[in-house]
Amino acid sequence: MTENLTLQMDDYLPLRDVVFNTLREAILKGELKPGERLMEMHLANKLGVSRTPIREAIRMLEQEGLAVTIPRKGAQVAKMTEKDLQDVLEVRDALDALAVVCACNRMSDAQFVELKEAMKGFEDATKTDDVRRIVEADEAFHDVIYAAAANPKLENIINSAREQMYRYRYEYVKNPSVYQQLIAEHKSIIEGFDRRDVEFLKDIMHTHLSNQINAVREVIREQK
Amino acid sequence: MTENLTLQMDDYLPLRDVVFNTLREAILKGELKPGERLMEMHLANKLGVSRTPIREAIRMLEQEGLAVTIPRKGAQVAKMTEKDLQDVLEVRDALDALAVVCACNRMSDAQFVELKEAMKGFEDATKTDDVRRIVEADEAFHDVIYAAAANPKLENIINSAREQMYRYRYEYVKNPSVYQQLIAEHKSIIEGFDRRDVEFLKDIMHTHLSNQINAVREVIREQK
DNA sequence: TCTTTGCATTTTGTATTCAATCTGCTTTTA
DNA sequence: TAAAAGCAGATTGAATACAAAATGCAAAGA
Repeated sequence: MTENLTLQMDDYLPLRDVVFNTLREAILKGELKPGERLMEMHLANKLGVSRTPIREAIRMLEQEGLAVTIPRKGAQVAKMTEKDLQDVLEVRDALDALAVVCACNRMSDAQFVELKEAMKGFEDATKTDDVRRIVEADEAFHDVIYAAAANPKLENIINSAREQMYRYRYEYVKNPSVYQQLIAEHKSIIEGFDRRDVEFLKDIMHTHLSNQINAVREVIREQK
Repeated sequence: MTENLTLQMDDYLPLRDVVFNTLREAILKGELKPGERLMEMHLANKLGVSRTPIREAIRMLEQEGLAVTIPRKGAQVAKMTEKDLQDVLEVRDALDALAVVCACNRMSDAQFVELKEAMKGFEDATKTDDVRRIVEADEAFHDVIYAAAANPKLENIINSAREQMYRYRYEYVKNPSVYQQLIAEHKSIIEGFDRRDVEFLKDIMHTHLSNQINAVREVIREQK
């Protein structure tokens, strides 16, 4: 349920954007669960704004694939079927392959240093029990690669694909037995960039992604 | 059972969606040009609705990448730089490759027939001077392939990428000298599906797409 | 018992209103 | 003259008001 949704007022950011970010975060963190209704009045009261910015935020969530609205019935947090997840992963697989190829050709020395630091940050994070921190460290690692690909359109599209599955991924990351494997894969990725070995990189990224699918599949199955 | 449940479904489509479709079409057809301001009052008067559905439609266009809004200054039709176009094409190249691989594995016999018919439809269209019809026939041909890929998420993402460049593509298609080449390429694609030759298909799709880039690049250059 | 109907309530769709901000122009002032 | 200040109109941001549709439930009818 929607117990403690609060707005953080970044001054001068239109309310619709503040609301959008708030709802987006809530959906990704699982505070708003798939299938949960997004009732305008309810959200407006909760967030202390009128319905107008709520409605605009919902339109944005809709286009991002995080919400679905049925005309005259209202919006709800998007549910994903197993098929949907498979579809998204298929797309991410292709896009990650592209990203890694681009990044391999375009990564600067500074960015390579950044990547190694992000790798270290992830390793440190796994030593804590803070799942949120671990997830964020993993995202940060991949963000460096996407940034190095120097293709903002690609980055956008990958992010939207990532978003759609992240709320199902928490469960996967909660299991500490996978940390060592993740660390090893990240290390391989760094090695691949060091050698500028595109084929190796595409391969390891594919493995890296595939490992998540079964875990996430479990979560989705439980959803029923 | 009652028979005509869907009498005038358009009456049931919320105005925001009608406005969204209208503006989207106008942008893709070039009636609203890149950089042109989208003023709420102006559009509201023009379309005979209030500002509310206009604002919601603009939020949707924004997420689709067709409009850009600066807070407190308003929205405008998104401009694309040469770099943006290159970036989108890079992404489409990867996604089309994926689509063609999926389609190759999953295409039904009925869909293959459909593809051949779409091919014929395109060939016929090129015999007219109706650029709009030619463009639509080309899109229809590719739609069959995307549908055969049986991955709605992929289809969505490809469509959004296509949209972003279509308004720059009209100029390319206006030049009749490219028709024969397009027809030949479409024939090759059909041949590839017939042989189920994935590598050949990926290659021809890449060529098919690359041919567009220089023409579109010209158009963008003129935009300045 | 199982529909059907009517009605009150909730919720969404759209318009309108009011407030804040931006823009361009004119006036002031150093 | 050039920069700053001030002001009016235009435009966006957000709240409120009103209309239309969906929902749930209880009573009526078969």
